[in-house]
Amino acid sequence: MSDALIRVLLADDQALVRGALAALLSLEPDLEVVAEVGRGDEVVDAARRTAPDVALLDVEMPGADGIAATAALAEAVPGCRVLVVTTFGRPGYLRRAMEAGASGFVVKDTPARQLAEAVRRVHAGLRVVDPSLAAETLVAGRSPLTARETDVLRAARDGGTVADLAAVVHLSEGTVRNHLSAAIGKTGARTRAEAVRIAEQNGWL
Amino acid sequence: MSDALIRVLLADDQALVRGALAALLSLEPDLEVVAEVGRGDEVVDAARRTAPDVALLDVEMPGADGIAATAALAEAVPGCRVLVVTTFGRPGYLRRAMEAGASGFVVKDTPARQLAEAVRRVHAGLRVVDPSLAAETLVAGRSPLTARETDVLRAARDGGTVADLAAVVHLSEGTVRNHLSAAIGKTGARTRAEAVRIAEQNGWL
DNA sequence: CAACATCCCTGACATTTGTCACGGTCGCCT
DNA sequence: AGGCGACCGTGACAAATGTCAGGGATGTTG
Repeated sequence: MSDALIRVLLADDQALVRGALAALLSLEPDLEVVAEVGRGDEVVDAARRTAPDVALLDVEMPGADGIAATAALAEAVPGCRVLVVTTFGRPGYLRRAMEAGASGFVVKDTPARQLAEAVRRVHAGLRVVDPSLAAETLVAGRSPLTARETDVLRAARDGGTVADLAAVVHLSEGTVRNHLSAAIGKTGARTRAEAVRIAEQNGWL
Repeated sequence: MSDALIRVLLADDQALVRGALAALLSLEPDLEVVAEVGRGDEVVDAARRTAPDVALLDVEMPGADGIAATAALAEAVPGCRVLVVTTFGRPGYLRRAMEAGASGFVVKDTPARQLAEAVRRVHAGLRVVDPSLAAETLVAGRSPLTARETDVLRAARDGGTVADLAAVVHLSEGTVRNHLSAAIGKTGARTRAEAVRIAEQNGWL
């Protein structure tokens, strides 16, 4: 049992990166890539079919993001541990990933040789977390934004006018302005656009 | 001469992706990764030292972006062909990369097995361009923004107020508003933030 | 139940923003 | 020289934005 191959599922929307990661992991004699998917909503199906030991999930994916896929996978295939990989070291991502049931969190800045080791640790039941990112997460704290404020701010990302946002979120125009004002205050920003940027950097959207 | 290994230089700021790409290319018997760098301003030095046949450059990099690195490399090491790889299929990126002297342009959505083939084609003197992206580039055309409009819009990315922008760009507040207004009109946007988003999506910043 | 927090909305206000018309400078091309 | 376009600035105006002080509805907690 201890000398069995570790079965790995790979999820990343960029085909080139996905294939490259597969090549990288296949160099390790004790790892075996048993599935590759490019969308978040294909993770659970593939995991059911291939019964992987570890799932390597990117956060930015179409269909369902890595956080949602983590939660779904933890419920549907509890025997499969999750290692989340992401481009951006947003503090909120780490927190939400761990709360969703992930066992590890790695940013794409980490040296390539450490990835296989991270997979092994996760498979062994250990937790793998980027230390500097963990520190950031503690100081950043959880999102101060309320649910509606998050909705409104998320809708404001593409730069529409207040009337547009109101139509999207199904709220009054004045209410939208109030939520925006609150979000601006809580983020310490001085403009709607700045509030969006700050919230995005912290992974609050 | 024809059976010699193709020497490849790899430039990507994400260490994990860089290492994974190296693993992927090393699977090919006729390719050899001779250098890996994580910053745009290290490309020329590494190329001088290792004399690669093909340089694989990411666009998003600290130090100097892939476009600037392409131009510098084309001048300093003319024997080395450049294949640009990027996450975002911004039309302007493709145009500027080709104008800077790149021989190929690939987005990270392309299947992994095609990368090695792209490297071989570039090495053989052919041009490699994502077809759908090439079409987009034709319809999008070159940036309609004037130099100052680009400056102002670039400064507006982090969401500051007009006074902030004026301080950064060293212009009058009214002039900044004029440039913003012009940029909004040219991009077809209805808000400053939307103009920023559109310009960014087209690679005009 | 009462206190509390969150959400939604209203209306009004000062500020900021986007637009327009105008004049002036500079460099480039015919 | 003259015309052209890009650049900088001014001033003024309507519209959008951000802020504030309220009120009502709901759910939670002591």
